[in-house]
Amino acid sequence: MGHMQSAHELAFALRTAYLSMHRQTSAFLLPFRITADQFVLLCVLAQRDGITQQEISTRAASDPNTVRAMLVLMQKKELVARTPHQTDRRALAVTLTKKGRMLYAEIFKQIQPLHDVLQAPFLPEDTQALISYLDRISEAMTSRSGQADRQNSVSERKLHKRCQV
Amino acid sequence: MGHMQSAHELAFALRTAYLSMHRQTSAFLLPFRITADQFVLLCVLAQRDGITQQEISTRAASDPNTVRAMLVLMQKKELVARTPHQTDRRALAVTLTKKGRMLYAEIFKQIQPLHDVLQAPFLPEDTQALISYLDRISEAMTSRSGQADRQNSVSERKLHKRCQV
DNA sequence: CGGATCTCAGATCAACTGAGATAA
DNA sequence: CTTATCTCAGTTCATCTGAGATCC
Repeated sequence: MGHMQSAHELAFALRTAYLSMHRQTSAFLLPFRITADQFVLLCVLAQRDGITQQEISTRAASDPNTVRAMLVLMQKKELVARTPHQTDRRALAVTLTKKGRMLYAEIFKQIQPLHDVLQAPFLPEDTQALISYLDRISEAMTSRSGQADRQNSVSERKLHKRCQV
Repeated sequence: MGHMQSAHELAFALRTAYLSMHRQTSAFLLPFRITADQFVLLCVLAQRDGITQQEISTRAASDPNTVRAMLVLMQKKELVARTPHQTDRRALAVTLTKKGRMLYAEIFKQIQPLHDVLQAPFLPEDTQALISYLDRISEAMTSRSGQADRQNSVSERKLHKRCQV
């Protein structure tokens, strides 16, 4: 009984932590006229430019249709451009515009204090342990039962450097 | 430089873990015709019935307006009822209907395998450590800078038993 | 052909903002 | 008068489904 309860607690703690981080990030990004989730895409593109929407979905741990909708919004704001892919004519290559790159650089510079707050409660080894725990959850909740298959596994994801809200 | 990067990694890992859990939960709850976030409210009410919308917001780590909108949906589905509060005539007392209680009980019974998957990667002490880490994040990201004040702190929340998606 | 990648239309929901009523 | 609780109208965004085009 203490056992089953702890799964409840874990799920709730994960939810609360994520939501609180997301709210802080949204509030921080407000003056930049960009949402936290859009900033994630900005990060993904800052790491590797000219990739397809498909690959963005994978790297951002998101759904392709969702990513497309977000990219449409970001294209209207002239943060990204979508040009026909060179070799695969079905696909689009998504690139950061100059404006997009500048916005990313500006946010990257200013977001440090927020990241400090996020990391303040932890020693470096705590942070690594926590990241490892969280990755195990992602692993357990994707490769497993349910619809799973269109999801990306953490082991794949680990090959890329990460970026973030 | 390894230092600033790890905040990025942490934020991304938290995001990915939460989203993967949320997707699995949503998929699991699909047959029950209820969303993961609505189930959170169901849990909150199952623990303590007849509370105000305000208190639900606090316990669910959510925004009062958001909670109200969700309760309206849940009321249409006859899962909750909102009746005038006895002592405070501004407030509404939210209670589970019989249907709501039965749905909660049914889900509670069947959700065990999902919770097992969530908890599988961890020894009991790992789970507790992880919960404690996550609570520290919630703490750091609420009591601090920004809009903060309408948010509930973890220390308050710890007084209540928790419930969850 | 089968499978991958995208587009589009449309639905649902969550998350807010801001204005205002009402009552403590 | 001030503050708290809720209602309502309206916005924006994320998420996803399903149908279909195009191309590998």
